[in-house]
Amino acid sequence: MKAEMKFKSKLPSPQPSPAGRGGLALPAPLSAQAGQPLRPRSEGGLPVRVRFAPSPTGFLHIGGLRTALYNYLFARKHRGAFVLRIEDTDRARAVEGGVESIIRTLEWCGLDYDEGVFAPTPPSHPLLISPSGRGRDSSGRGGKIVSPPFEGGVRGGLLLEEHGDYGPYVQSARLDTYKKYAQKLVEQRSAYVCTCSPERLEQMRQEQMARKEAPRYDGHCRTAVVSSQSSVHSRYVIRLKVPEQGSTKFKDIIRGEVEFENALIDDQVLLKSDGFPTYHLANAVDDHLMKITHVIRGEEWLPSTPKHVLLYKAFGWKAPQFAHLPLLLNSDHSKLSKRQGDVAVEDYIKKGYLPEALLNFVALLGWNPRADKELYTLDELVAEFDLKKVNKSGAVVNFEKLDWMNGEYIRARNADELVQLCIPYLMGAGLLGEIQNYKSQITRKFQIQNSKLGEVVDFSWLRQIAALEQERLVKLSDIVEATEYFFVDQPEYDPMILVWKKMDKKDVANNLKGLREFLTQYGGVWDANSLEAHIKTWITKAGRGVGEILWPLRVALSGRAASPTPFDIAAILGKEKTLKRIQYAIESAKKL
RNA sequence: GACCCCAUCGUCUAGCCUGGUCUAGGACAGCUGGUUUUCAGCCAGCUAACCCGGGUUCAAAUCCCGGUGGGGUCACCA
Repeated sequence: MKAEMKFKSKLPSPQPSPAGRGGLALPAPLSAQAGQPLRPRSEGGLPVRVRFAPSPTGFLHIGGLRTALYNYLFARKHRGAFVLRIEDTDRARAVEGGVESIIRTLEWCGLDYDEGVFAPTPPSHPLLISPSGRGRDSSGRGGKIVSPPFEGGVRGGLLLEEHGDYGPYVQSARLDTYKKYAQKLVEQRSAYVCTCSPERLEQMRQEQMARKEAPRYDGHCRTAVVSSQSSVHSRYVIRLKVPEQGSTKFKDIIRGEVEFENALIDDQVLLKSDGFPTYHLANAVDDHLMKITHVIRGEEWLPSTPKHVLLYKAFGWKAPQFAHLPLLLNSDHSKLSKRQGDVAVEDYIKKGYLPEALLNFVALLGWNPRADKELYTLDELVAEFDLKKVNKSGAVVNFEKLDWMNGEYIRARNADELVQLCIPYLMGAGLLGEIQNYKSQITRKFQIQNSKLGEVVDFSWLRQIAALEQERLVKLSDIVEATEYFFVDQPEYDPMILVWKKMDKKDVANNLKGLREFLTQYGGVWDANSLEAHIKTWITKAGRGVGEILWPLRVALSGRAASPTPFDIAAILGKEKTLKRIQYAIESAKKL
């Protein structure tokens, strides 16, 4: 295909060459197996273990994806373990399908993890099936089926499976553990039972605000002699007893030494009155129990880190190392939010961004291995990754750059891959008939109905139109709008666009008539190259201008002012349809 | 407001640790030209930044201090 030959690769080598699971016999990825460590490299003595611990309060968003990616890169770089833990301790904010979104998105991106929660069944939405070819094949591995006591919609209908020695990996299934540890803190007086009513706390906060003080717990129950035993019948919480003196210091890998005065740290609630832990307790307990060595998370956690450090200290545990990533920002420099456009990764999947583009894009937000290279494979990112080189300042997410990258990666795919990637979008738009499990059905023998005309089209025909648009696509979903005219009998258009520049509109019909006669007689090979050669020769012989023939021809075939060359379109359309569209254009031009 | 974090082209960034080679490099976007029937692509080029002030030094984007600006956090949310 011309498109492929023309493409001059700026792309990383080896190319991300994803073989679809059970699909085409596509070339296997050339890339090395980054995720297959021989021997764990330890950092500071212990084998590296990191985790991505999202809470299913919404779909996985771009910021979460970057956090997951950096954890992944760090784990693979150090041949450590990457754990997925679900932090569903907020019953009120749980979102139906949240867990599935997280798991599917990670799968789709090919960010495979070693321990945690997996989905044994394939995704319900066809576009979420991994095109990256490196997602973990989690089916049939015989993991433990989990059913957390807390079913508040987090799992949706999704069946979950766990792998790993430190489970359960869903926090709502670990309630007893948190309770036990909270109890322990109360017994050793590092925490206390607080029976203050929400009303009292609210009133207290109002008063503090009125006095322009920082709202915080006043320590009312701090010294009261109430044990959690004696208050089983009343509602109570357990609060961390933060020392009144001194300060809490910790070293952040990205920011260096950070210090907070203890007197300014609030007596954080650790265990809520519903028996669920807060983030702070659950997170510290789990990170310790799961032997997490490095906590890599967003900067919004920096102010609560001293509380976590205090918790580790109270338990007598060694705290993990912390790395707080710079925030991802909207164009107005506020924390990235849904307000200013799509931020859910699934939205980008549905628009037709490729996993390698999304990952590459998000990787370079806040970190850059060097000055002169933009495009990296996942393996290259692993090789280059260095937490110490992560920036300190927030990064505005510039989606125009994502578009550019996606175009680059679309052009890097071969024609078989591209058509396989595009077909779901054509189906989704109603141009092609829908089929079930199409991923496994799309082979070179694939045939399907064109829903507009009812005729059957085959793989090679689809591959031709996809390849034709390869250099023009920004997103896969653009394939629909770009190639629609191939699926209809006759595209509609304003006859005025048949007129090239300042040519006389009276000439359009005549020019097309002459060309139509020539093509009717034409007995050569009906492909783009031959057509181009013969039509251009004919133009010269006929003494016409190239533009005054080719422009109207192109519009006649595509119905558009902008499109690929008429030779390519004619080749795909075939002789009969080409002549028919020219005839239609002649009729339209006569009315000009 | 309090606390914490941050500060190089419009945006992502390199350089800063180990001061001179920085008349500050790359990429995206924008603009101009080329290729051309159009669009896209590709090629060539252009526009564009060290927040401010003080200090240290022969020399500061780079080190120090202060200011300003921006952001984050201050829940029985994560």
